[in-house]
Formats: sequence, structure tokens, C-alpha cells
Amino acid sequence: MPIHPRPKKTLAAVKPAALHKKSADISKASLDLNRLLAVLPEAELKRWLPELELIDLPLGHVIYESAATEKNVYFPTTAIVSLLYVMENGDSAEIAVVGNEGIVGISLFMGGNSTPSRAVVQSAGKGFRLPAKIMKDAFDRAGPITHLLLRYTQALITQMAQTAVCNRHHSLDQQLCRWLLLSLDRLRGTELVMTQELIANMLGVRREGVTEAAVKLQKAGLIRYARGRIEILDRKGLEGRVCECYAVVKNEYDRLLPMESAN
Amino acid sequence: MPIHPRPKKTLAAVKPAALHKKSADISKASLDLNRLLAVLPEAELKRWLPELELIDLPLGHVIYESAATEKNVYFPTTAIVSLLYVMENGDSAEIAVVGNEGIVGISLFMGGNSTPSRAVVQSAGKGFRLPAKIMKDAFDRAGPITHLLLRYTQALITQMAQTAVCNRHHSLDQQLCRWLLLSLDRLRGTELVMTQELIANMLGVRREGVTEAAVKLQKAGLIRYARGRIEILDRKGLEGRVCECYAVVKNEYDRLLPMESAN
DNA sequence: TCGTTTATGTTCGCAAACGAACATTTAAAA
DNA sequence: TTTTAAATGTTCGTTTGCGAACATAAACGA
Repeated sequence: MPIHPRPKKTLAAVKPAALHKKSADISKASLDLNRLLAVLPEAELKRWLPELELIDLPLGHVIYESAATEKNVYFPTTAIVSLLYVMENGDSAEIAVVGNEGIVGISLFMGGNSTPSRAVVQSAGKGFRLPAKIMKDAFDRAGPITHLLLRYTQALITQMAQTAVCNRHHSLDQQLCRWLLLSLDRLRGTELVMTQELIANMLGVRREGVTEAAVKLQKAGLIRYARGRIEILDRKGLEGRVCECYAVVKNEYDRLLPMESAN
Repeated sequence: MPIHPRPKKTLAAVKPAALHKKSADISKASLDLNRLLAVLPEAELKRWLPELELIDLPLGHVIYESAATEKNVYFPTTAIVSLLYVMENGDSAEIAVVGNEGIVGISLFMGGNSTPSRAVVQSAGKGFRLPAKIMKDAFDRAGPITHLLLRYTQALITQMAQTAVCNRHHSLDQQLCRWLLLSLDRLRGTELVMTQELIANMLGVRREGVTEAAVKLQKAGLIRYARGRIEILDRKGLEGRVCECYAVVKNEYDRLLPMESAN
């Protein structure tokens, strides 16, 4: 898995003049791109705004390393982040995926400050970065944010558990469908920029296996792909092939995070 | 999987006379059997004591059903509870195990009130039952209990994630070792009362596969078993065969819940 | 005591995924 | 343009676990 260079930092506000007002205006639109930030109470927003930075999250960028304490949490807007466990022999397995519905870095408010997992950008895009201290202070205020984050965490738990089940019982074909649909739900549009090699790393299977499954889906007219670009042609068709795991996770996210659904 | 009848309710204090004092005395010793209850602050203990009930948790008893809202949380003392997902076709897979180090019912303070999982007693014993409302009130007080429960939840998350990884990458032989060791850590003694059929349900594999793996372990002199009783003869030997998943989980529990270790 | 149930042991063919080796095609770099 | 690297396609033999069928033995109930 290639380790890409650190992403360049991009400020939300470009003009130093009228920074306060300006940054608030500019950010409001992009803040809404993350569903957690979108429902942030006004009072909290005021505290966070000076500390929030919109940054690039390039493909393959490692946000968190296993067992390392991080100083920031991340709210993806257009990027998708994969949480994966890497084993001693280098094998890996994705345990959950985080997009614009969530936050990367739950251990920073759960109290552990680190996890045995790695967070890698699975689909390039942008996201907001917030110092962990600000996040923790807000969380410890025991208000609506706290409960929102806890419900999000429970949804994430469901995704992890269902991943365990899916790994146990379902075929690579079905898992690929699940993976495509989960990714699609976290993007606008119908194209994924993602090689089969990368997908194999996420699913913890061989690249050849992904190729075979992808060939089947392409022959069935559900997707079309070439060199790292996958276009979904028939979403309903994918939903017809996927295992129940996808629906279980999606329903639980909808139940626990009842906000304006982007899907 | 047999659904056993509801367990009989057993009060901690048997004598109505001097109930207050008595119950406190009797309970303190048994409360300590659960590592979360053991570190409960005095003030909180006072509130909980009148509401805590020590109950029997017989093998196979379903504590929580998938998607059902429960009115109580459970603190196992001598019992072990398995969290498992049951699929539409009846297949199941364990995603985590909870013993005297933890609590069953995290969704009641996480805010979801239910989960898609089932909680089943995997090893008969006892545990304390507490009304969800008391638990939630204590949690929302945003004190040391809150942080303790959140750290426990993070440890549980690690166990789930590692289960996903293990399901993906490791052999049934290794997974059986992991399962035996995880169970052993949650019991005093070296005997597990557990049929191979039950273990198969937990691991989400065939009973025959468990038999084959168990035969190997017995021939190697690591365990000895007969009709639902498994005796661990060589713990070190098991640790030599288990995959890294066991150590990852154990280390994370030790890191996040630094209390007097019963193991 | 005897028959039934429960727990474990064993085997056989099958399917999915693996590891490895190698071919083909397209994009990017020199 | 030419070369190189990246992404995908394909095949072969092997392993693991599955499904099914059946055997054996210990516990239990009538």
C-alpha cells in the first residue's frame, strides 16, 4: 500500500481581511458537506470555526497510524476514509468506512486516544480537521453533540460487527457489491476512483479475486471500469446481488443519524 | 440454538430485616466480581444498590434480542455473554464476548437503545441486572463512570474489529484457540462448560469443523474434553497456537481498563 | 434396563478462495 | 516515440471449509 506524501494544508478562508466574517460564510456551505458538522449548534460552531481547517485528503494518505495518538479529528466532506487493521505479516482488512456522514478519530473522545487500526484515505477528497482538544471539550460538555457523536459511534460499531459477519459468511462477489454500495453512499456521483488492487487490500482478499468478481459484474452490465475508475451503471442491480449486510448497516445509520439524507 | 426459560430472579439480600445494611454487605463482595461495578464510586454505589439484582444467567438464555429495546443492562459476574448477529437464513456469528470485565447493553447509554445483535449466555453463571434508566442517568452525569463506560466500549470495539480481521484471515484452528483463551480469561478455573455444537454457532462455522480442530488440540495435549466439558491442560500451548488477534484484544483491554486484573 | 437423545468422530465430494505464474493492455515517463 | 510501469485478465494446482451422510458412545428417561 503506497504511503502518499502529507497533504497540503488548505485554509477555508483565503483573505486575511475580514477573516472572521468571511471564513464563517465560506465555511458554512462546505461545513454542511459533512453531516455531523451540518447539525452543529450555533454556539458550538462559533467555538470550532477558528480551529477548523479544510484540508486535502489524497488517495492513500494515512491519517492515523495504529496505536499512535493523534492530535486531530477529521470530518470528511468529499473524501472517504477506510479504517483497517494491518497484521504482522502485512495482511490487512477493512473494518469500517467513514465518509461525509461521520468523523475519523472516535478514540479521542472515547478516551483511549488511539486504536490498533489505521485510517487511510480510500477515495481522495477533502475534509475538515479539528484539534482533538476542541473536540474533547465539546464532547465533555455533555450536550447534544455528545449524544450525536455517541449515536454515530454506535452506527460505526454496527458497521464493524456486520463486517465481521460478512467476512465469515459471504462470498467475495457479495462483499464487493457491499463495498461498492457503501462507498457509493458516501459520494455524490456514480464513479469511484479506485484500483482493484486497492479494493483487494480493503477487503483483505487477493487482487485476482477482485478482478474475477469485477469481471462478472461488468459482464452483467452493472458496472464499467478501466484502470482505476469504476462507474456504477446499475445500482439497483448491485442491490439485488448484495448480501443483507449492506441493508442492515444502512438502516442502522438511518435510524441512529436521522438527518437530511444525501442519498 | 435452544431458547431457555427466563431465569429465576434472585435477590442479593435474603432477609427483609436489616435489609439496607445486609444487602450492602452481601453485595459488596459479589459486586466486586464485576470489574466495572468494583470500581464504582461510593456515591453512585448508593444509588444503584437498591436497584441492583443478582440474577441467574443459564446457558443459552437470550438476554437481548436483535433490534429489541431492553429495560435493563447486565453486569456479568460469573457468566459469559456472547454478542452475536443472526442472519436471515439462521447462520450466526459472534462479534464479541462479555464477561466480568464488562457490561451488556451499551446501546442503552450510547443512545440507540437497541442493536441488530443478540446477546446470549454462552457460559452459565450469575450477573447483576440494573434498570436502564439508572444506568443512563449515571452515564449522563458525565463523571468517572461515563469515562469508564466509554473506555470499556472502545475495548469492545477493538474486540469486534479484531473478530472481523480474524474471520477474514485466520484458520478455524487458530480461531478456536482464540475463542478458548478469550473465554478462559473471563472465568476463574480451567474448565469450560460448552458443547462443540455451541462453539460452532458462536464462531459461525460447522460443528464438524470444531470437532476436527478440537481433536487436534486434544491430541496435542492442550485440552481434554468430553460431552460439553472442556478442560484446558496447557494454556501456554494454546497461546503458542493462537493468532495475534488474541493478544491485540487482550492488550487493548488491559490498556483501556487498568484495574486489578483477575487473570 | 432399554431405548432415545445428545455429543462427538469420520468420511466424501464440492466450491470458494489462495498462491503463483504469466499474458495483455493502457498510461505515464524518459 | 520508445520504454517502463501500472492495471487488469487468465490459468493451474492446492487448501480450507462446507454440506451431507453416517457411525459411535455416553447420558438420560421411561
